[in-house]
Amino acid sequence: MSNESIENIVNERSQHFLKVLIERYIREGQPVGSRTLSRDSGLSLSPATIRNVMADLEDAGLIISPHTSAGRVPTISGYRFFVDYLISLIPPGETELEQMRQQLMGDVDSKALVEKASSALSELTHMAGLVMIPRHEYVLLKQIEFVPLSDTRILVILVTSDGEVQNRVIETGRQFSQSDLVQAQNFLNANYGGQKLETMRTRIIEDMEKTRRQMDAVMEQALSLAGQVLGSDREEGDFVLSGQTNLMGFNELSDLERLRHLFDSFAEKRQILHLLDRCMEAEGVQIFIGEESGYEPFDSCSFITAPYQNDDGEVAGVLGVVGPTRMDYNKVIPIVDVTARLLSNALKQR
Amino acid sequence: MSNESIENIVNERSQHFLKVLIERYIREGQPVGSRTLSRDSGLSLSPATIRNVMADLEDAGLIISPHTSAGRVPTISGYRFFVDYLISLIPPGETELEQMRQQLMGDVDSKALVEKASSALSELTHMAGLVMIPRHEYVLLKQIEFVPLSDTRILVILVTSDGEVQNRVIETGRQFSQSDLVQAQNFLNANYGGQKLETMRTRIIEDMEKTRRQMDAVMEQALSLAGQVLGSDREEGDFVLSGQTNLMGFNELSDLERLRHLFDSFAEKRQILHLLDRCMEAEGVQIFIGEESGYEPFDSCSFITAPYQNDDGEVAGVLGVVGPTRMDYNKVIPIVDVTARLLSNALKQR
DNA sequence: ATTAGCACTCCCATAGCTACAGTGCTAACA
DNA sequence: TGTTAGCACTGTAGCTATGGGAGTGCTAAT
Repeated sequence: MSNESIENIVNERSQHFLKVLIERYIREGQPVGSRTLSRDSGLSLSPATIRNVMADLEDAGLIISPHTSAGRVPTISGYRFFVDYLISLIPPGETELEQMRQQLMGDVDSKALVEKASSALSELTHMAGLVMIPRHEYVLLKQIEFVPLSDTRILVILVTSDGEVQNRVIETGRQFSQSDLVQAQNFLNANYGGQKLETMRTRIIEDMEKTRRQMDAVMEQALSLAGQVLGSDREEGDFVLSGQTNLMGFNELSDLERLRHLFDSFAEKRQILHLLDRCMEAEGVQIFIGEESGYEPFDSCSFITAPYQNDDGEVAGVLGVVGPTRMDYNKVIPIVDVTARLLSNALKQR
Repeated sequence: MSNESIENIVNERSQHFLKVLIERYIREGQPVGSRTLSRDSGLSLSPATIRNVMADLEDAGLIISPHTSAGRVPTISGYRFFVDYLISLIPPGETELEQMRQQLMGDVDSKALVEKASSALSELTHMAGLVMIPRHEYVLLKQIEFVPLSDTRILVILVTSDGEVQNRVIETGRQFSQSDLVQAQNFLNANYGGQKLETMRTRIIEDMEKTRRQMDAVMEQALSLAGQVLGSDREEGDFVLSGQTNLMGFNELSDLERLRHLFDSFAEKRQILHLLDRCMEAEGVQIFIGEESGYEPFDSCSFITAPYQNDDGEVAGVLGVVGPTRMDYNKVIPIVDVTARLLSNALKQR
């Protein structure tokens, strides 16, 4: 049953009640009964009437009651409908904005920025903040250095345009003299400096093809080394997590078994990384509610994510927040949105 | 009351009972009563007799009973006495050793080794593993590189003898030409290559003094840059933590409030780092039981730590394990000891 | 010095009970 | 036809009483 059809089945008044119910439930954390809903709704209808409406909403799968004599709580679909059609976003207050700006200013390096952003997210939302380490594929090569470690092992240092340093050890299989390395280094700096690492990889393969005909020894060596470096560029990404202990405060997650499972998934990183990767393409805030994420440990969690850009305006990574499905979407969504913008700006102004 | 005096007060037979009681309690996690102790002790004494002994041990502050009709559990002093005088260490089995050796072999970089060691610790002990990132003060300079970022900002890359790369940005306050930098770089590499970063700092200060008389422009520039780099070398250390979720399984820590406090302390790192720093000087395994650590969040935890050495035999850092005070000291102490040795070896053989 | 016996204490699991909140249904009402 | 009052019903949370069990300390006997 798609959302459109639900929208048709559930009339406008019911939607209003759904909205009030969800907002109340998010605030109080208790199942909402017909009497409270009648009081909160603004309309003057008796609890009995509300009960009929609630029965309809339950039939539509938007709310459910934990047991006979409890009120109702939203289902995943309920939250989804709320977020898609009913939500009234609350932009962050000026004090919060100021706090965030201050944290994300200053000419600190990008690693520090990312950590600041993550802890800002967790502090403002009282949940766990999550920021992906910027992907370096979109970053320009500033300089490349070779440092011999042993006969056949070479330490390669890549300095990128954002002032970050990446280094990796390559196993060459043969010996290179000091001057070989210097020449190769110079050649690469001269020919590939200022290019994206991402495009370098493909260009180097092309150039190796050409070189095979021209047979310049220096070029060939340099290219073969560079090929190895970039070939080993299978970094699968990483992220920074802050305030995970905030999640222990929510009683919907307070089951130790569940919590442990959750924390293990954070530590293992794989699933989170998949999820964040999926959000790279989205152009704005993206929301996964409960099982929508597709990973069982996060069944009772929601993710709010947004991509952020690096200095040349390309998507560099994703940041976001994890919390229980009962989270204050009204406030959290704008916070994530704003943080992504601020982080993008901070990365630009360096 | 010092341990010696306790030792005198509590006679040998009592000590035997203390040992059996603690081992039983560590195994079962339940307060141990006189009847069980009588059965477990090996000696054929009636529960009534044991009760007298237990009363003595309680008077000596070594055990305590949670309430009148429960058995006894060890106090901090009890554990301490056990660890100091009564323990029979159980060396790790061959399979465990093999597993550990395999994990810590291979020419991976030191960061990876540290992570492997940490996760090995947590897996073998079923508690949280803790490995300090090697301190680079004791490490040799292999090469230094200057990369200009903007007019006055320079990226300095230090390649150290262990194949690690450290980089930091310095704000020079004045402009350096490309050739200035190359000259400075060459000068430093020629004069300080192969030295310890730690001793470099002091030597450079001396040399700056001398230079002031000789007034060689290149030397002066180079030294001033190097001075800045090493001056900013206030890295306060870091550590890798694995398997912290293992701690959620112990019911003495299963109180959510306490657990949260604990996890927050892990995330904040400061206290842990202080503690690990304190263990740097110790020559072997060091043990903190309960409040002995001096940090309130770890009141119901114990730490077992051991320093490890880097390639030139100097203490590079500390590793260890955190768990509830009721941990299997018999097994855990040797595991920590062995892991430290294996990590030292792995760092040596590169 | 060791032990049996005994009264005592505290914990814990169980069961029963009540109060409560909220439901669904029915019938009456505008 | 939509709304409402009334009512019987249901599941939960909290309270109390109760009995069994484990273990203690003390005393007196061996």
